[in-house]
Amino acid sequence: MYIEIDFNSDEALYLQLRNQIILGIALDQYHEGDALPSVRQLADDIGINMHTVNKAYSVLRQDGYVKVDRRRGAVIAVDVVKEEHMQQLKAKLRPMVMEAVCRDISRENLHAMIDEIYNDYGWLE
Amino acid sequence: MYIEIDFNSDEALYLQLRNQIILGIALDQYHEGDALPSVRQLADDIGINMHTVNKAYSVLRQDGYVKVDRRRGAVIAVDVVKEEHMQQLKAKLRPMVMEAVCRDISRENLHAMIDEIYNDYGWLE
Amino acid sequence: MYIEIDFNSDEALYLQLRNQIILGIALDQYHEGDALPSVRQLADDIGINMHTVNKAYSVLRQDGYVKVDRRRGAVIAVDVVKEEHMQQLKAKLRPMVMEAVCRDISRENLHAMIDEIYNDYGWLE
Amino acid sequence: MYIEIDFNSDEALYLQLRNQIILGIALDQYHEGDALPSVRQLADDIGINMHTVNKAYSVLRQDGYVKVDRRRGAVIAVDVVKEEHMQQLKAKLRPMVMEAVCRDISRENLHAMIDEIYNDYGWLE
DNA sequence: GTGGTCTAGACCACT
DNA sequence: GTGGTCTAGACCACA
Repeated sequence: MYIEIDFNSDEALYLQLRNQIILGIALDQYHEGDALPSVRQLADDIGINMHTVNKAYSVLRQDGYVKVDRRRGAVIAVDVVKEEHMQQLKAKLRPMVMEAVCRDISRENLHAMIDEIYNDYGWLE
Repeated sequence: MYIEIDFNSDEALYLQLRNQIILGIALDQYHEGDALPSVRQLADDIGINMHTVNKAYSVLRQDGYVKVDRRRGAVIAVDVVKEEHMQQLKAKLRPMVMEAVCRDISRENLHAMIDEIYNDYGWLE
Repeated sequence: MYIEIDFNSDEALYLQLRNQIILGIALDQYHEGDALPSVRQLADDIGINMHTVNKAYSVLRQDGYVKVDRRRGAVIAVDVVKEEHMQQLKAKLRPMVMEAVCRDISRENLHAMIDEIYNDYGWLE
Repeated sequence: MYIEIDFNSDEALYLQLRNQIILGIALDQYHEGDALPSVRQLADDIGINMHTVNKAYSVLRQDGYVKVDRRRGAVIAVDVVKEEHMQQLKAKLRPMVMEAVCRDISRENLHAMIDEIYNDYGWLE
């Protein structure tokens, strides 16, 4: 379990944690059905408060990345309701496209940036 | 001046305002050198606090979209320091790509979504 | 013995178990004097902790649905102290009526919903 | 604003608060668009912690009874998506019907109990 | 041992 | 002044 938190970042800790776990799922380090560590254990491991971890888990649950199994705690369970999530993603993408347009960053540049990110993780072949 | 603010959104008002103004620049509704409305007037128009408008203008200045002129107030002045901004944009894009990968939304889908956004504003061809 | 437990529900497992057993009594699957399975066996069958089954049985005893027999374990024995239970039921019903009123769900609708539930089990005529 | 909390109840404080506010809406004491008190003020008024009030407000938001206006805080705004809520209500009602059946409380009795509750608030003519 | 609930106090972003 | 976030510590219900 390699979670890296930047305490100097202006991004909320629970959001960093959320994103790190999503990264872990994307990288196939956590698999469907795996149980996440208990809030106390993970909090100790990364040196933050239990409640902050709890909040991250809650958000992940609301966003459809984990389910709570009352026996095993938080368990990876990714919803795949494509259409709904694609609209959300598009909504998040929109302001970035606007920034790009303002800066004269072309559509091709944006495509290339996405490909670069894929490449960073070796996902382009 | 068509600014739409969603008071029920979980996005901060000043960020919504910032993004709306960036949208306006991208849509060529505001041009280089145009003066934005005064803080007080815009606040009254939208029905939000002066401080909130002020904060939005400050952020726009820090992000290099406007300059503050003693006499004319905030004036559109977009920096074009491409490389630096591209890195920022890529950093913002990364967590979205992760979410997409988790949801089995393909790279091609992401490209298509960006194209769709361009298309929404008639920028393709 | 068909007990269905939803491990992802936000309802406590022991309460789900309690309700399932009460459902069984209502459906006449368990009759006055029948012995429930042993704590250990039921726990294994459902895949939950022994303590959880124990708790469910305790609550059923307190609520007057089973008695505990030294030799036979938990035995169905339904109290019929109508008036007291009716007050409890009414107390539980009250917040639901409030929710219904807020949602503009009429009194007739509530009656109909209860009838529907009776109908689901073929109890109407 | 008359909120009554029972500190000896085994019901969670935030749920009691939630239900009291729903009661207030049902009783037409709070109207669509009214702003609820700030979490700090209400917490002081009823002598509980700010975070507990916050949790109650969060649940009310998730359940579609209030919306958060970033200017005015929590505002009464009742969703009226009848069908969905009717299913939820029916699901909550089901175990109560089962208890009634076990106790030999008739369908007519249940109807009468609901009418009694309506009557308690003078809603039956 | 685990999560859920509650309390308390603090800082900061936002309005 | 308000809510959002984070920390900390405690108790209890649950498993």
